[in-house]
Amino acid sequence: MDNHQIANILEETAVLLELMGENAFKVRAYHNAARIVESLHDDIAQLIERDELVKLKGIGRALADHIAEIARSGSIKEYDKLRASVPEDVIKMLSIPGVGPKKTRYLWKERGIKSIGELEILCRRHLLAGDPGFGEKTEEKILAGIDMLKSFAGSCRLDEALGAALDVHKEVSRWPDVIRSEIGGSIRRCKEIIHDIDILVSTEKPEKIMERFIAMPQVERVIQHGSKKSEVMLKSGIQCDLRAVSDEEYPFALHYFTGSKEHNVEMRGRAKAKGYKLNEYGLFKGASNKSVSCADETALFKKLGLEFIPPELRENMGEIEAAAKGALPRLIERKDVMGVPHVHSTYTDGKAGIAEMADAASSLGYKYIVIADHSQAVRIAGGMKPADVRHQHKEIDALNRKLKGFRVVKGVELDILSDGALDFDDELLSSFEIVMAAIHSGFGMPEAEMTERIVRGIANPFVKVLAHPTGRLLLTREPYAVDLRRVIAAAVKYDVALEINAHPMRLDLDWRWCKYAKEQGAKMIIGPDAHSTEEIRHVEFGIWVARKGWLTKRDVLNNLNAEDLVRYFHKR
DNA sequence: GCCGTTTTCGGCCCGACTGTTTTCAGTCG
Repeated sequence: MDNHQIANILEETAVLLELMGENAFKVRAYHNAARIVESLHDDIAQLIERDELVKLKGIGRALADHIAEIARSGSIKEYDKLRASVPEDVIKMLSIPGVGPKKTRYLWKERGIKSIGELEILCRRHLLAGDPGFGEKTEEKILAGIDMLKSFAGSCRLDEALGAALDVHKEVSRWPDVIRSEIGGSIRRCKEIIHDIDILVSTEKPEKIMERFIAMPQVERVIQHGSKKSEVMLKSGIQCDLRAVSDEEYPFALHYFTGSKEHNVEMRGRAKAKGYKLNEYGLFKGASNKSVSCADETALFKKLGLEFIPPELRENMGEIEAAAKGALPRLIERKDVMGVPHVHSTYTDGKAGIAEMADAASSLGYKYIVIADHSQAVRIAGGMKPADVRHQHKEIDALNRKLKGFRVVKGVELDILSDGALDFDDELLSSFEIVMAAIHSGFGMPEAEMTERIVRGIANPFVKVLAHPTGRLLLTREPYAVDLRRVIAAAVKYDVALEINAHPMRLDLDWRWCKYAKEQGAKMIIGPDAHSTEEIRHVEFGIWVARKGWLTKRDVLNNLNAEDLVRYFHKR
């Protein structure tokens, strides 16, 4: 059992307990434990061995024993019992928006409904209205929720959500009654997957703002409409929430609506311990509830004895403790990024020529690109044969003689074949300045075999970067099974950098692994995987991932100029 | 089930909106 599987059992136990009407705080303890185990990078077997699980905040004696039992036997009694008593499809009813544990339990126990299908039929025939807590509106709401489940998974990629959010926010920010406004929520925290768009405004006329919001042409359907908060479904299929507060309340509201939920819970707990009450409207001192004014988020953090915590870090993954000690890292910024690795051209599946890509990168202020077209094994992308490589290198040499203050570096996205051998021989590899190795086939391999394949591939001294280390495509393809701890250890041993592939479809290496990789001594490098001039901008998604992964300028090799980068890679 | 410069018992973040109520429970974030 790996951490992910253990976390799944804890999470499911939490859901089942909730459904059975268990104490809400016990339920939370299980949810919490699942989250802790999921984000744990240490070998859980060792923690169990040394009985060190109880040292983790949120894991006590009982949960530590449960986790040990799951790791040993694959399950716990409590879970098996719950699992046996609740039909599989009943659990699925919880995924309908507006249907929570209480309603699900009632429908199942009192009405004998065991699936979403049965529930839908009952609502269509209006057989539910009249039951306690259920009326006509509830039936409509459930049907709308079921429709939504059928049509739309309820989540989208960061780049898609960001596009829609900017589109709405651009207009909202221009309305005359809006004083300050910002996109908050998981977009501001740069999560790779977004469930809804949160926009916050400060204003003296919240009702007017709400009216205007629900009447926007982007709106498909109004979900909620109140005086301070409204929720709509956009035509793009993404939910968008708008909250309005006064300008004095704005910093507190911005912090609150940026989240994460877990970060907020921790912050409120901290406020309480210091004799304050914290909510989205302010910070209130003592029994008198005297409000403490803060001009911005920085002031709010300061009042609670914390340095400013960048939004990307607000996941309750140790950022509050670090901020209390003044030990937050100085995160990498756009200005620290000198150049752009992992750029494709028309030599393989890119849409633009090398000169055009160089020009586009230069106009964004970057000092170099690393051309990294596919090697021959990737037939579908028109991978380069050795002759193509020699031709490309001549073109790059000629281009570099012409360019002033900008350089094109000779690189390749080299396939690691299924047995771990490389797609080009060493002689050809020696003609590149930077070799980025990657997996593009045989994704279904067992974990041990895949790990061995990658480790063998990056052990070749010509390989300098491991590109998109897990091969995931967000919301489309799961990462291949691989022991990342071993891969990271090998990358450190062989001095190979891990790519943070900044294509918003990938964002791979995942931010959750960046901090661990850094602690192990690994270096990261941001590559946009650009197949067109527009996609060079993907670098910025990579910077966000790096920031979210606690990385500083020093951890990310893009801070070097072209000469130093090539020199860095060839010193070993 | 967890946790402790208020505590080993009694708390556990807090508010908006909706729908079904006649003062509030459920859901959501």
